[in-house]
Amino acid sequence: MEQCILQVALDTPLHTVFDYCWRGQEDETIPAIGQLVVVPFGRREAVGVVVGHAARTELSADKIKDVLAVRSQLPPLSAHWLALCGFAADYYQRPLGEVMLPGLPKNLRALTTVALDKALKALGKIAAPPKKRKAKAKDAESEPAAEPAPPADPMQFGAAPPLNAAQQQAVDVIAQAEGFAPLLLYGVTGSGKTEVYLQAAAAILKRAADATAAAEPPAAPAEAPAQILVLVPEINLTPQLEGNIRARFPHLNVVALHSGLAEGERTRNWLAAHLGQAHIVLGTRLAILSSLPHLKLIVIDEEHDPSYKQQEGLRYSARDLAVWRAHQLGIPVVLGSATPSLETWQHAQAGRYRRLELRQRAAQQAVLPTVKVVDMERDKPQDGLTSTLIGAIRKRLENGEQSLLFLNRRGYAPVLACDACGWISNCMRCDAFMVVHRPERRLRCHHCSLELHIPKSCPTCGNIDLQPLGRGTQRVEEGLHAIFPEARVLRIDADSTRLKGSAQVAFDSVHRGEVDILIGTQMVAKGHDFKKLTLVGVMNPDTALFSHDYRASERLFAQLMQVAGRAGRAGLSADGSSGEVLIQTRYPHHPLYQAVMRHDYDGFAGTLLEERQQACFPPFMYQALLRAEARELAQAVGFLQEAAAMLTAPAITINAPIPMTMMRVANVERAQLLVECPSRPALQAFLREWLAELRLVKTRVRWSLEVDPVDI
DNA sequence: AGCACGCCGACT
DNA sequence: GTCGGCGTGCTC
Repeated sequence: MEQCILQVALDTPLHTVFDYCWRGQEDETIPAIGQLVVVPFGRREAVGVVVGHAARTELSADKIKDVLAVRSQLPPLSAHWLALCGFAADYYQRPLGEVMLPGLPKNLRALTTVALDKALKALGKIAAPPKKRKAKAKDAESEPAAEPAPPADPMQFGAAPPLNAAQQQAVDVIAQAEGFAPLLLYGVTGSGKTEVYLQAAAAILKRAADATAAAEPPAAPAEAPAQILVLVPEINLTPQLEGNIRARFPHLNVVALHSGLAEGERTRNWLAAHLGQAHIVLGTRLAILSSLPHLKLIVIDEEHDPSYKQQEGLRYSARDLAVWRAHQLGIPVVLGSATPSLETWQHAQAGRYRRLELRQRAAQQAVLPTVKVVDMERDKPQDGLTSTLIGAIRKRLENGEQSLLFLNRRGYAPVLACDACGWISNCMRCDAFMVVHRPERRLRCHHCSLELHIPKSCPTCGNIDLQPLGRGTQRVEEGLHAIFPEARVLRIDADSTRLKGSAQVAFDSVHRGEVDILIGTQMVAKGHDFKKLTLVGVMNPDTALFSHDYRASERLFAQLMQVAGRAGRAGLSADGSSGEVLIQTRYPHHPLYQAVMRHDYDGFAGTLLEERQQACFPPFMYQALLRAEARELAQAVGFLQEAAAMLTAPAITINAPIPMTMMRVANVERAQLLVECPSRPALQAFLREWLAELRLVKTRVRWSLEVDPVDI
């Protein structure tokens, strides 16, 4: 009988792995590293990952429990995947199990294997062309071995449009890259980045298939050992990309991985990737932690997008992990953007990333939209709309074209106020205003779940006449109905698309031309090509200009460029003009707007980088943020002070604890402490030592560390 | 984090 | 007399 100690990673906040005893029959082999196992843990049972073998353990024998079961139907996770999780755990200072397990589909972590076995069975039947899947599933008798007529050549791809010279060069560089190659694909919206991804992917898949065919013994083409991971910010907002990929690779297995999938599908897709069956995985940030044994290329579309940063639990950056993963595998990673993050831009400027540039819009007639600013001091707005913008919308209505109004503020009005006594709709649990939601007749706090009816009179003085201040999408929608009673107006924001699938319905109706004026938040800025859209109006983005968050202008610039890119993607307007973008502002001469008008990311990024360097901000400084929460602010600050005094190191700056921007959320007081260092390795070394000590502190304060924070 | 055990207030 | 409050302690 074989016996050994298995080191198992479990999803618990404890920073250790757990030793279990494995006893097998003679014919059983020791569970491999990377295998999933079921173990008793406290009074419950849990699924964990074997991360090590040992002959003996430090722990006393009476504490060691036996492994209950091994998920031997599932091939072990690869050494590469374990290394990726190990790196993330180390870098973000989280326990290994907390990195490995939450990313696995729930069905793999379940104590019963019914769902897992069902998913595996379904996958055994779809090795052949995916189209036949449903028909074959009914044919329950046929075993996977019984293959019918030879399948279509999987490397036969859909028709690809011709590339311009810059696109072709980018494809060549990606496809011919040897070893690790971080590549910034820098191209304005509409310059054809997607086509570059598709053709580079095609080249890499084909080359891998040819290599397999030439190998001895030749492998079946359907099992071509190449997988490509394409990351997108939010999959629901880019359904066109998924359609394009499927159309281009009709005989390859393309799967999606994102949080919106049903558990069954999520499990099947994850397994298809893990088993090497899926050739192309299209996913959101969580897909970066999936198992891809034959990964040959990673693409990160819109790499600057903030949604690549997970903002709870393990606060990882999918973009940074993607670069690490590509480095470890020695493969190319393509970072695509019209407005790269300053981190990426700085890497490119320093020559660490190679820059591939697409300067022109790919469609022949499509030219960059004309961007103008509208001075709101001179052209006083009515219902938030200046006469210039109203005139421009009217012209589109007359031409039968579409207009898009962008306002990054949902609800009717951001605050309700009483003129008589000065009362304002503060949330009683948070340091925030409660937002007026007119259709629901409610006040809603966007930071906690609190909702109240809109009061009929002022709660303090009884005044009947309460005024909504400011403007959200709902109020603009109302104003548009008043100004253009004949126009078909549609609002798209998080409130109007709460129901699953309703966003898709809304976007489809815009595509079908059933909408004249679209009003929306950043949801409408991404991904969609509206053929008849020739005007974009930006309502009033000025608040971001004077934000205390030093990243606000970087984000605003990217957002404006992105939403501007919605205008005139298909070609010229009816009267022969290009797409038009009107930005309403009180600061028409602000350098940010001037740069947007010139489509000058280059120059603007240069200015921002200079400022960042002088102010010692990222990417010239590496940061970590220690956050503390308690019922009393003094407790949280006290803990941070204690932490700050605990350890010093050269080149490490520990700033004074400060209460957080939104000090109180849901009646919990919060404060934070920023640690800075110009060297990433030095910061990492410090954090390791510091956190080890901090974990020993006995406190009732809840605290957490975030490495590379984005919201400070 | 869960999930227990453990010792003090208001209910059938 | 019990139900249940959440304080503190453990998980190989």
